[in-house]
Amino acid sequence: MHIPEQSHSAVVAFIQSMMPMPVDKASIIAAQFERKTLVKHEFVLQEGKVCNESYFLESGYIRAFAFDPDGNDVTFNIFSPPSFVNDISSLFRRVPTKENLQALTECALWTIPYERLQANFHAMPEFREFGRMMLIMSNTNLKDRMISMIRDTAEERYAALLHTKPDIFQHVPLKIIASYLGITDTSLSRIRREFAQKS
Amino acid sequence: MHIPEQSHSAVVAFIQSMMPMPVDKASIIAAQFERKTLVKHEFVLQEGKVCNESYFLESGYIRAFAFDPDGNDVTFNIFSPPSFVNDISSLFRRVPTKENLQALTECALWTIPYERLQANFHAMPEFREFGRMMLIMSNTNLKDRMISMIRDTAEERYAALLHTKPDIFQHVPLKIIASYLGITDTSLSRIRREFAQKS
DNA sequence: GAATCTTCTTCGCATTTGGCAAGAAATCAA
DNA sequence: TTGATTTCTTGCCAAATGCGAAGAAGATTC
Repeated sequence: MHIPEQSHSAVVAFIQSMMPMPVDKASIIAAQFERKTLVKHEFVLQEGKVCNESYFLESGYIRAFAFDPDGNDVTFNIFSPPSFVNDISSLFRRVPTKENLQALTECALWTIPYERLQANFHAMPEFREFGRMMLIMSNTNLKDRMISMIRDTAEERYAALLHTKPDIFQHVPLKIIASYLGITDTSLSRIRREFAQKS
Repeated sequence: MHIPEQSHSAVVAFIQSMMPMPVDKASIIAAQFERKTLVKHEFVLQEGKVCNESYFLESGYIRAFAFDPDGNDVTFNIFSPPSFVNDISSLFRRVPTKENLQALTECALWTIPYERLQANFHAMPEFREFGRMMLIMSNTNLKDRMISMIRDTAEERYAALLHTKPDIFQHVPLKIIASYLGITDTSLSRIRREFAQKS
């Protein structure tokens, strides 16, 4: 797959969708990001290191995972474009991360280093507000997912994912999706079979 | 139970623990909060309303819950003092909340209305940084809990809660704790029996 | 193209969890 | 105190999930 060079337009559009503002303001923010590409399986962040960059994912798929005490790998997030990919805790608290960020496919990213992020937060109120909205939206998403883990059955979570992010089923192995849903690949396979019969 | 009138000192101490700063700065922030008490079962926030206040819980216990499609009530958070109690999504995005916040015991709160919060964010950099840290910590906590839901067994989650927040078992019905752990009260009862035998 | 590796499904069985109901124990209210 | 309500535990059985292993299908590498 070939990833063409592109302008910052995807970044601008996403910033505006998260935090409505004039296009010129959004462009100034977007211009602070630099383009980067990843090959399949490349790591963006590794356990134990302090996260020094914020990322915007323009194309491709990335997962966040860690190892449990038995050495099994547990995926707790799958990022699909367009979205921001951040380890908020490590990035802003400057502590070593507990997670690995790995490209599941070839990816196109836009990155901004921590220092520049901070400098812009202080210098530009719009940038600061945008950063705040990033935190708020991350919070909203995490809470919604946690409520779903408590309240919904595995099949309901599968159906919801199929509805909200159908594209990941084309690009991400089911084993990883199963882990993200909090079940084994065996169980997901069963759920898919029964789900297909109902429809 | 009698809740004595108190100074802002608990608020000051908690702000400093979250975001290190000189005591005089923390005091200025804390002074913006007003004291409020709740009787048992009183609601702080109800589904459908926009959350207009941020709360600091000085004493007592509060739960966040919602109803699932079958009308069952699902508790997804239990707040124990000292801590901030916020519906970040509703408060900062100004959208109707999906959750109910209810006092499980008599409570002492410190509250600050949304407008004053915003005004202070703009006027005081320290207040703004404190608010940012609130968002970041909430994020960290939510993610840790979500990872635990994926990775850990119900018994492991129970053991972790017993270790990190033993006090809630003295003040919160097991039925609610079970819901928070993502299991039924029946299952929690079994886990407790088996857990006690091991120890 | 052939060999290798990964992914996905399926099977059988054990374990965990849920749902319902009953009853004991504790708490609350009059 | 007394009666009513809530909380907690337990038993029984059904459903959901995990585990290990095996094999088919697909993808990757050389």
